[in-house]
Amino acid sequence: MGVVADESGSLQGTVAILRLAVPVPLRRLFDYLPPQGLGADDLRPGQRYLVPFGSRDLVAVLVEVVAESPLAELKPAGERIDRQPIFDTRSRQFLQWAADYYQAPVGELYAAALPVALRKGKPADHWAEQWLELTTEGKGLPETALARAKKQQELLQLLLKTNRQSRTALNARGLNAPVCKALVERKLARWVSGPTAPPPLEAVEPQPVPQLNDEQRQVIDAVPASGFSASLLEGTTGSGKTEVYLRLMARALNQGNQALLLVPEIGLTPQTLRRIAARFPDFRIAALHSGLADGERARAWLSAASGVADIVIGTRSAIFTPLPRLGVILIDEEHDGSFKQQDGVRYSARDLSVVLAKNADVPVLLGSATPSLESLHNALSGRYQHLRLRHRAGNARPPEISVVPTLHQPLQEGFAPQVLRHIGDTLNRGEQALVFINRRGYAPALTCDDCGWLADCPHCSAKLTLHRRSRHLRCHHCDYRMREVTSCPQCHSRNLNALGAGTERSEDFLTHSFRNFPVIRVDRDTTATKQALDKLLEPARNGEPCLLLGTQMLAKGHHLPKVTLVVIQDADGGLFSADFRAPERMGQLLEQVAGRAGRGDLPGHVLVQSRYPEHPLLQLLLNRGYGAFARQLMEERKIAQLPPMRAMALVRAECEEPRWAEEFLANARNYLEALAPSSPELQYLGPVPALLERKSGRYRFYIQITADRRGLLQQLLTRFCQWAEGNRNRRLRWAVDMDAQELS
DNA sequence: TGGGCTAGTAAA
DNA sequence: TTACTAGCCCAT
Repeated sequence: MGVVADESGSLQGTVAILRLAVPVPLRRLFDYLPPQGLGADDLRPGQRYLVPFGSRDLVAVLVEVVAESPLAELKPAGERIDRQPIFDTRSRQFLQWAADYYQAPVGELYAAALPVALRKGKPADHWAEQWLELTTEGKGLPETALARAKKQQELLQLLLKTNRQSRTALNARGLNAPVCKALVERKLARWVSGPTAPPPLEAVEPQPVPQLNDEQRQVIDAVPASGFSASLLEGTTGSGKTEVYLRLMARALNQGNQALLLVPEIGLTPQTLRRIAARFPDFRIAALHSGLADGERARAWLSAASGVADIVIGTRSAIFTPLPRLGVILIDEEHDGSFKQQDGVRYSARDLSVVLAKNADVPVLLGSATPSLESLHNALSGRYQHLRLRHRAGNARPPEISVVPTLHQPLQEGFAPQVLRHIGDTLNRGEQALVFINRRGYAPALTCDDCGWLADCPHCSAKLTLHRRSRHLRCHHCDYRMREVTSCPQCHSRNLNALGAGTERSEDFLTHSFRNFPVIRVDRDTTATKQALDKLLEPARNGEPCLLLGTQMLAKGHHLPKVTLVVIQDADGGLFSADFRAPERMGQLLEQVAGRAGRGDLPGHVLVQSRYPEHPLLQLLLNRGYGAFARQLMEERKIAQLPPMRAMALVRAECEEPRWAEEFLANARNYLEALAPSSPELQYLGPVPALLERKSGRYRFYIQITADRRGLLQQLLTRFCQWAEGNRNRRLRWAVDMDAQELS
């Protein structure tokens, strides 16, 4: 062991040192000697190694092989896990770029990129697959051969078209062992061992390809077929954005490339997958989402990384999957907050998608009916190509929107009489109504009418929500829960009062008011699994008259042609928040919910309840639509010098002892201002308490830094991280949140 | 005197 | 982050 030096004292050319990304929160790489018995030729960046780290063994990724190390004593790495690298050069560069940009430890980014099973060190060949491929003899046969054996002919035709098929995919198509065996025995095909195949999806009938309208065709033609380009597709709900995605995917697939589709967490439903599988029956689809078991996820990831999967559909973290044949990136509902990771490495998959497209020299399309101000700014300033779909596809017309003032009205459980009348009329006509309430549970607060006691969360600066179905009081921020109380814990009075209404309470009321129709409640409490949501919505898809009631889950992407009335129970939430992004989010949500109305042949109607019907932002949104609303917000951001006009980062700190967090940030600000004093180009705010000041027992503060150049902000934060790493209190957690989305 | 706790620090 | 060590208190 040890570094071998020649007589002149310089290192011999044959010495190799491994520089590895180790999954620890330290912003550097670690050097090791090669494992026993491995020479320089065996070492390839992108492989995983099991390395001794302190007293533990960790799974690390080889980033580079170097000739010397600044350290005199190095430990040898343990076992080499992969012979073939599982990260290609491009994805390693991409991960390094992301680590630099988000000020994150590169080892943590590699860990975030890997599915759990691979992170734990399971060898990739554990999921090696048997593939059936044609022999020379088999390849020479015409499609019409084997006409007397139907199943065998089907198999032959499939193999002629696709070269080879995995055992699991064949089984999923009903081409099972005896059929394959028959071809193998005739020496027309043979089994070979090969890379992992994606887990098979549920079989679906291939669907005919719909006609494009002129607008859609123009959009597709405007996206270059190859080379880097970034485009924003601003398309009204129901205007056929998905069809544009499918066509762009098809184009990449036909060029022999892979297509990556990122969707919000809530959007990756079995319905979405079925639609894509039905369109591309001959391509291999890998779906990456949180609902998968560890093994399935590893299979999907490996099939993408080895280039076997043609289509990769995934949520946020799928952006880090290596894709050797990447040809196009599509981001659906690009405004959705779930593309930004809120803890750990706080990356934005949407923003990274543009960087990845640039690195891979491929087109990226960001689509939304309600684009984020960030993307809209990029489009209006010419950084992105701005594409639009203004018309609803088919016969669907835009819905009619009216505001229902709720002040000085005899409300019943939060609903104005005319709203209830409209719901009744809709159901009686045999149509469906959708009621949107962005609040789970029965009531958002429980109070004592005698002594004023209020059910607070003991760990957060928040009230407990009453969940009457499960007889609990719950904190929606830390998941603290206690039994429902029937008398006041303070004065023992039984005069407890549930204030406000959530989905459970409205469900009770609406079920009672419209006895002849089913009321379907859709929120996180009724849809523990993705399948549950699909199942719950089934009666609605069948077209029976029913009343749908739920949280923002209902706002996203469901195509329910029989919904003709949408009620937004309370539109005021976003108008007066301290978070400067609250109005943007409110506008997006309202537009998306309203977009559920009138997607079929029947005209749609939207009723928006508000205490402030004259509020200028609300008026703008309702009268002139999200586009005009967003452009107005952009003007306000310009005046306030806020994103997207300027780059912004937060330095966050949280601690059980509020004084320490505040003090740490005060010191941080002093340090930063000594490096770069505030100026018109660079501004500091804080430390200020986070909007939810106390969460899970910790007090939270932040400093907000805005700059007119990203580079300046980044340089500054790199220095800050070096300072903070050597300057910390064990009880205090700190983090840099580049391009922060939430001030909570 | 040793167990148990905390603060500090190293990790290649 | 984890895991270890040194130093300290305090009960035995």
